[in-house]
Amino acid sequence: MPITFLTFLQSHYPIPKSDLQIIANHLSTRTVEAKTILLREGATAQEMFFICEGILKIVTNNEKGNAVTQFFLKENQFCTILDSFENGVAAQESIVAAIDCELVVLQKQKLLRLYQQLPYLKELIQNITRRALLAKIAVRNAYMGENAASRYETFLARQPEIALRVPLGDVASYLGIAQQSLSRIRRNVR
Amino acid sequence: MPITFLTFLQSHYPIPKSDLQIIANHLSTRTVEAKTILLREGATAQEMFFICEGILKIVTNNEKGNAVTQFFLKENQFCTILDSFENGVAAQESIVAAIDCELVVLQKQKLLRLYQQLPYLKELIQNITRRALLAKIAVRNAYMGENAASRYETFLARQPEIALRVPLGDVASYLGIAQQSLSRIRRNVR
DNA sequence: ACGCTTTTTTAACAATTGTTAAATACTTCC
DNA sequence: GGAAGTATTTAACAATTGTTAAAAAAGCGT
Repeated sequence: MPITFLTFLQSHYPIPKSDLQIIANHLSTRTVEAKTILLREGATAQEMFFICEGILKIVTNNEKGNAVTQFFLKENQFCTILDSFENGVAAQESIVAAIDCELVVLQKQKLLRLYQQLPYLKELIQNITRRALLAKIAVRNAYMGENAASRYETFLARQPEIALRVPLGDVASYLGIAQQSLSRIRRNVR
Repeated sequence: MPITFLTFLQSHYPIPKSDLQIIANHLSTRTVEAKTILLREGATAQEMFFICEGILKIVTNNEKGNAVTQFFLKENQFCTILDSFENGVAAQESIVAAIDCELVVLQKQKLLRLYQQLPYLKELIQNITRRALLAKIAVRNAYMGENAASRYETFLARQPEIALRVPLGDVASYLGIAQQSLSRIRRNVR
């Protein structure tokens, strides 16, 4: 499983062969099934995940107490609560497996040691993470200007790998639509 | 006007007095009135703004061609299109003055030179920028789970300095509501 | 294959929001 | 102070979405 991770890194940056083993030594792996809570809101993130297989979701409770799915993360993406992981504060969001997942786990302490040994990794991972974040925001913002039906169409067109693999309830939560309404919208699309 | 900026920086980090003049030498200022376009979608961001007075908005056109206000930035906040500014690519969003503004302008070339002279500034500014971004995302995400009326209430409660100062149409665009609907919602609140 | 659980679909009705069009209020500039 | 432009409000009606409740379908373990 770590091989997926190393291959991914190599596709972004030419990593010396001799470094690969060092990196591998700082990784662990974890297989979880759908609905597993990987980080609970209020706790402090001590790990960063890399998704080899599956989909994770980031969930919050808003002012009204409704659970809102903020983002989905899929294969070859990193996932953590950045603010909590970097600044050691309590996370305001939870990380939950939307479907069964195979993950590479980067523990904070190990990752920091790894960054010291291979400083280029720090910039590399942080860059990847930040870019992914910016991309997600852009998408999210675009939804605001659309009605429920368009939001679903857009989501389906842009991220079918996610839209078609997670439970409908999760999609509804992500798009800010009641599950029943989304079901109806879907019927009228065909 | 640059004094506002320097004071702001000092409140985040103890800046040696001798450095203040160096920083000041790399700044310029600009006063613009409402609706001025500071960066047009498609262009490349060459400047970062610091808002001394006023409110800027970041605007996009989504798939359906509707203009959507993504974020507002107010006094003591930085504003640029990060992806474009840092990676030299075309911006997908425009920066527009929502009301009259007084700005400190950080030109990319000058800023890079400044970073070389005072390396701590780079981390400082990037940290501030990134945190602000994370905070904005959290708010934005929370809206997804609420209906139009709650979104307005939440926005009003959390950011009255913005909600009460920009035109209603901008608020409506930001919250993803038709202006007429927002007007009606507002009437029913009182 | 059966029962149990979870997910998805339906339906009727209520509530919210969008749309169109027009009136009113507010600014700004001469 | 009045004209011209901009911003906000109203209203009636249409369309969309939420809500409640129940049925159907799909997945899971034994």
